[in-house]
Amino acid sequence: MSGSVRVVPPELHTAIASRLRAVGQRYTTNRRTLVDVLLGAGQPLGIPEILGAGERLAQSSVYRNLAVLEQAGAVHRIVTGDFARYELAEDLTDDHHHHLVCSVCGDVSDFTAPAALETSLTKVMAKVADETGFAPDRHRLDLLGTCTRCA
Amino acid sequence: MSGSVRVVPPELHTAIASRLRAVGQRYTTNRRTLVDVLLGAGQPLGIPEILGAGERLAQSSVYRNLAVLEQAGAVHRIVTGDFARYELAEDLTDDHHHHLVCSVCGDVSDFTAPAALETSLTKVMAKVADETGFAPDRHRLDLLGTCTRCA
DNA sequence: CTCAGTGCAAAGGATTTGCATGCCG
DNA sequence: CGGCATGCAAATCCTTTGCACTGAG
Repeated sequence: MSGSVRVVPPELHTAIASRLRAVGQRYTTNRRTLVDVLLGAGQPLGIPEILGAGERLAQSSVYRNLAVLEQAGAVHRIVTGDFARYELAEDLTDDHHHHLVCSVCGDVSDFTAPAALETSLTKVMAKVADETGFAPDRHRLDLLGTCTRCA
Repeated sequence: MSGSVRVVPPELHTAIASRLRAVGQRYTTNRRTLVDVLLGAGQPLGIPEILGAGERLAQSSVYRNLAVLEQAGAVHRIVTGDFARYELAEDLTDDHHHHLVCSVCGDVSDFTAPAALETSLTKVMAKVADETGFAPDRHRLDLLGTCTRCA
């Protein structure tokens, strides 16, 4: 839906392979397939959608491989409603963004926030770290509401 | 932990009763008990914690009533890790805040963001609504990282 | 040959639901 | 009285795990 620019796949695969190696994991065919499916979607996908992508993947392997990919920092797991959704880690796609979560159908789509807001957020993270001792890695900003279809 | 000021319980209960009525639900004893437990916690609670609050509540009723309360907009459901946590809707407690989510232990605590940031967020919501057609109700900002205990 | 990855089926755990009972309106 | 809320137990649903098999190094 967003048609945004993304990193060229070759580079992407290399980057992922390297992250996997860093946690002692291989970049297998199934894992590459998963990455391709997620890349092609341009939107966070749930397991049913991934399985339905016509790629002959075993459900258990999908779960297992997504866990491995997440641990390697290659994908992010988004839990919002009844089940989890997955998307490529944004630092891999050079596409930092946030989520529009529909409270009605549970659908999740992406949107990009103004740079100024991101800057403020970064400052807030530093401030919080300083004041509370909590060590923030990243932030997550979601807008909850009603999507066009469910309006 | 935050010791922040909250709305006086009497008012709170009235407000909740009214929201429940708006969706055709009653404010029963169990529901009131749930609200009290959440109010007393000052932090999002999971079902085990709610059940352990020494209030003799049936697990199924807790789930059912939290669902009702959420539908009435009296509590918010926070899904982050393996299970959900609940807290009073912030517009009831006049205590708009955000979450510090520990990636290690899953614990969730609250923090308040600078007013300037909230203002920016509100503007962004308006902008998104205008540009995408998505109708945002509220925003959710979480900082993910490592809490003091897990550091 | 060895060890990690895969698939299938069964297990697990949080959450939901069916049904009989109790209580409020 | 009548209908909704409650509790208990059984059922569901997403997710994880056990185990035997396959494939890459």
